[in-house]
Amino acid sequence: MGLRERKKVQTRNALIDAALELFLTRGYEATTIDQIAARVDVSPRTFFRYFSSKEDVALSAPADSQDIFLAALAARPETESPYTALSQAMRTMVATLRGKEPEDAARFMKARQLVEETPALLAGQMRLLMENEQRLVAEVARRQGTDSGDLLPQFVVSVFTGLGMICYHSGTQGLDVMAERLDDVLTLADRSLRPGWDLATADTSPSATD
Amino acid sequence: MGLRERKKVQTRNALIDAALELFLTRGYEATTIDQIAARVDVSPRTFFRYFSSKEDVALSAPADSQDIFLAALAARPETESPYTALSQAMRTMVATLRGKEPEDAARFMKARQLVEETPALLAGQMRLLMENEQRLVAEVARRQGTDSGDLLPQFVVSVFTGLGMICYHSGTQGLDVMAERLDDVLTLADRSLRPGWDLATADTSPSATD
DNA sequence: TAATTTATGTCACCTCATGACAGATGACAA
DNA sequence: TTGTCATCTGTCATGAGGTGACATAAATTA
Repeated sequence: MGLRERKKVQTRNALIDAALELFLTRGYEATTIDQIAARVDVSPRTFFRYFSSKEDVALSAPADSQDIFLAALAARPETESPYTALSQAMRTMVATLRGKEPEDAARFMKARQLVEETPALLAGQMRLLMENEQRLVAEVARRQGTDSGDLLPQFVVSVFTGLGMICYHSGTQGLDVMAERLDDVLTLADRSLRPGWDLATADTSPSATD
Repeated sequence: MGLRERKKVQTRNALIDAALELFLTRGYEATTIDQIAARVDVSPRTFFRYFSSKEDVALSAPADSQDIFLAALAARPETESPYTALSQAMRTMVATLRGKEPEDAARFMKARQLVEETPALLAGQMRLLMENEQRLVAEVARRQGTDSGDLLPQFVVSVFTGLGMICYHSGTQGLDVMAERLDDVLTLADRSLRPGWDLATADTSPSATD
């Protein structure tokens, strides 16, 4: 890895840290790009060469965690049912986060806290989730052997996304708490959902029951 | 109702219609406030006296539909279980929308289509949803007789929000399709969820099973 | 060292959004 | 009808977010 690339990573991390620091102390809206850039000693223009927007820098850590989740899901064995694969991937994500450098973990926690207290960022994070949602639906449909346009995969992903949101919401208090909460939520889900609910059955068309 | 108020309503609707029209033809980002204001023959400054932002005007119709839902939920009898109340309120909302003036319905549909094809607005709509989420959780907790911080009400609302998203997603093709989709989704939910899943039981604390 | 690539800074520009103030217009009472 | 008052509106000025163009400085490669 050359000097050039190392410097880029360094600048990028410095921008993220400076931004999170300012956002958390002065507030997200009250902080300007100029202030962030000034703290890292780069021009404001350079900021936008690293991040496409103010929101982008704030959500870079959450976006990373999403990527981790996607990767974990892809690594789950084909034999697992959709919901099992999703929830195991979630556990893997939390574990991966906990295994990271303290520096990275701190960034993640700061971003979590910031997002929680900033409605605009909460919305942005939801957008990130929704952008992945279609990929998730496609993956679930593949595992179920059904079509992506079918209702069931959408339903499964939708339920799971909801679970993820609840965990994420509790992540403010640290990754340990988040891991516990994940267990609780999954337990609750097991108790609420019928066995095999996430698997396609012979009669997929709804019309007979009512 | 005086002339002044009538004019205000008129201007407001004109701004919404002009905005939706331009957004749908030229795209959301490509359309400027100046263009919207010019089409209605008001100053750009006046636009911001009716709407707090560009997003606000685009999401005014969705925001209205949310209000309808909240009102419908409040009107549900106390005896209904949380999930039943939520889903019936949803049905009421769709029915209310279908019963509106064609002009209003058209606005709603245009907004739906616009939101669907504009990621930034998708995020905004999610924000609207999340703003209500806490109220929903509180309402469900009240009906369950549990605490608002408890996991179950959050879970119920989360699942339901997911269902709502699926319906909403299909609302692009018209309110009739959306009503059908709602039925399908609720049927699927009934098939997937255990009876009484949305009611608090004696043993709420998870620890025994695993 | 010379040539090439690439990151950065500077400058200009546009759009979104807000505050301040003056003028126009509807509301209302005499 | 007229005068007063409240309110809506337009104009102006300002600041922040975001982008394109171009020159410069630095790192890579030969």
